[in-house]
Amino acid sequence: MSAKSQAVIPDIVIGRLPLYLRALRRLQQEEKSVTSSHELGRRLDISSAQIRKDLSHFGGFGKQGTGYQIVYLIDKLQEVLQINQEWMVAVVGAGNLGIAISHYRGFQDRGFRIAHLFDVNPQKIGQRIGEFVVQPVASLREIIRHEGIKIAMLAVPAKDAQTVADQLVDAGVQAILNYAPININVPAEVQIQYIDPVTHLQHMTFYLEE
Amino acid sequence: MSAKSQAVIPDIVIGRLPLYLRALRRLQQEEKSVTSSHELGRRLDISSAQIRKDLSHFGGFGKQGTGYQIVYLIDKLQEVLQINQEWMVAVVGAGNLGIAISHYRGFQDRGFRIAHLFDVNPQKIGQRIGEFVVQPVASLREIIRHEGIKIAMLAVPAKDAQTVADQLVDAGVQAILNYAPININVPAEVQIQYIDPVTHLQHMTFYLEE
DNA sequence: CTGCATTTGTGAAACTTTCAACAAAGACCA
DNA sequence: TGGTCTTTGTTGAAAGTTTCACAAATGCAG
Repeated sequence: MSAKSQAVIPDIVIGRLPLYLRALRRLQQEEKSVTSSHELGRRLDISSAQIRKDLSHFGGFGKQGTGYQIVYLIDKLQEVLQINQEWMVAVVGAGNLGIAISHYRGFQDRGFRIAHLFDVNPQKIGQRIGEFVVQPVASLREIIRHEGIKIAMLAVPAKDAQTVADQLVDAGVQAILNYAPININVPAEVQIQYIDPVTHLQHMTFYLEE
Repeated sequence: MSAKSQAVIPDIVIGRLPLYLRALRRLQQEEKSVTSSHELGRRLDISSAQIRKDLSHFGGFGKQGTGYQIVYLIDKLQEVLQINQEWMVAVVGAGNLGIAISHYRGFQDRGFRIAHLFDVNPQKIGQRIGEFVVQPVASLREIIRHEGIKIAMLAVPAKDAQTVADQLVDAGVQAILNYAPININVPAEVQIQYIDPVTHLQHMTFYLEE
């Protein structure tokens, strides 16, 4: 128990928790109040044993013979992932992608709120995009520092990504979600994740016929 | 050799090939003509041993003492991933995200070309978005069938994702990249991959302090 | 209350993936 | 040419991950 709560959890397990959470929210929308590792597994295409083992890293959330209380499990997973608070997020890049991100309503109830939208282009600065006014990248450092923003989404052209990432890190950002199709170097203590639709498409074409 | 070319390649290896390709293209832009597993590894934060092992699944692409010819390796990887042809892709959903995807120039030279943009909303049908005219989902089946399109990107609300996915599969689509934050069930022979920025953010918040 | 059907949490086994180490090949310099 | 340096492809060991299988707990019907 006390030993377990200190143990290092494999990163691959952490990566699955958001998927569990997503499926649990869905079950909740369907008015269900209890679920099982089997039901979750069927929906996510993950074995029930894996789900039980993953959850067991954080303590016994379920009840034998019954399963898991959905509300309770959601609450616990949000606690584990530290999203029982709302994180402020900065978006850099007000191109088509940055604009789409800024309009997306899906961050709201999952732990994140977009606080600022930055761009370098003087033509874009000052423009109103949804509920945001595009701010100059030049003021990024001061704003992020001042507001203690820890998370940023990077939606700038590949050629600018490393430079902007450096500025974000310098401003105190500790987690970057990079949409630019290029690998970025950041200090080991800074989290980085990538979204590049083309890599997913290329992964799938390997298996296509013809 | 002949045995090797028939061996099953681990999926996790296939998933890394697009990353190698992306880094190689970058090196090429930098006017380099030769690279090594060490250089690639440094850039991608992957061990050189892993890169050599991954590549060795497909034959000996490198030369001892020298490394890998970038042009040659790019060509070979494109062949392995079957992106030495251009795949037609259908986009479903002409909301902010679908529009951003339709405008994105980054598919072009990496093996994909967006061929159609569909939506259910009668208000959107007929609208011009970049080089596309939004077409009704009702005609999706016939168009995709007729043109032999095998790949689709799904950018519709979560509540509609499963229904649209079913229609895509029925139309003959064999690979779906789903942007809706929900798990989709498809037949085993259909490839599916997910993009949900929130799961990435939630993964990272686990490691944040405070 | 008893017996049957569920379902969790877990230790051990099976399987997969990564890593370390090295022989062999090639480049290059003096 | 000989010696030194670099780098691949490969082997086997180590590390990590998933699956299996089952005791123990719970619910429920009769």
